[in-house]
Amino acid sequence: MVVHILAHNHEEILKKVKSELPEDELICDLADLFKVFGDTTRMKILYSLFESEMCVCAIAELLGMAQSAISHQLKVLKNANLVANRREGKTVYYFLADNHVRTIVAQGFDHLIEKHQKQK
Amino acid sequence: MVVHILAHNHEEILKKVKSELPEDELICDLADLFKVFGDTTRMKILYSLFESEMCVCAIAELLGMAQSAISHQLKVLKNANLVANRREGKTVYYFLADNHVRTIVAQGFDHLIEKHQKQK
DNA sequence: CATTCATATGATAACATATTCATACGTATT
DNA sequence: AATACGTATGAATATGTTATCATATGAATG
Repeated sequence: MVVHILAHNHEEILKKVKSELPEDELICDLADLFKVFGDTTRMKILYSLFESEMCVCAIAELLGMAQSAISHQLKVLKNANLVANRREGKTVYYFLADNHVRTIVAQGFDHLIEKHQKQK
Repeated sequence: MVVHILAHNHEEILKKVKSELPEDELICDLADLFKVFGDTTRMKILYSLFESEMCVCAIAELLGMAQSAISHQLKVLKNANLVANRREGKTVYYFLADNHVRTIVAQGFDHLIEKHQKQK
């Protein structure tokens, strides 16, 4: 008598993986963090701040965008704790909040490079 | 005679930062890569694959979503070289393409933790 | 205290994205 | 070759996101 193995019994894998999966909230927070890196304008802002702190209107000029757009994006970056700011008179200077930003971007960069090399 | 400094002369900063900014294409590619991490469903899939390779329908069952939705997202992950797959009969198994994925996610995780601790 | 400059914010419109449904494709089995 | 199963894909819808405009806020200055 032949014992038929069910084509798709995932029970064991599912049980194992399910037990190791982090809470939904953590996963959402992570996704939300990466979402912040996932926009060209914000990435440009971050790269700019790699070089130097900058005021809002300088960034706007650099990227050729409206000051308002930059302000909105800086708010997003600030909410994610990626940048911080300081006021000096009328001017507000933004700068990187910590070095994680560089590390995360650098990791992404490495991945791109590797991907690129594989495709040769 | 008092020399007035123009309130907002960014020329020097702009020149410096501009010269250091990577090409638009690189920045776009980077943003596009992080965009892939920036979705809860995809992040759940990645976390699942941390544990074990899985077939499409197992992931669908695990996440309680339609098989089609998972297929679509797996395609996005594959296009970004974050996952790869192998066929075994009718079944297609997906797995992490390399360890960058873990590293990138871990960096994001670290940032979240630090942010959380600062808020205490 | 009215004005100017720098920044922030709210509303809106244009665009992008994710999920589902329906269905097609590919593989194995009878 | 007909069927069943697992996966992929296209279209459509619902939902999010981004940039801009208009305008408000906040700080310095005459």
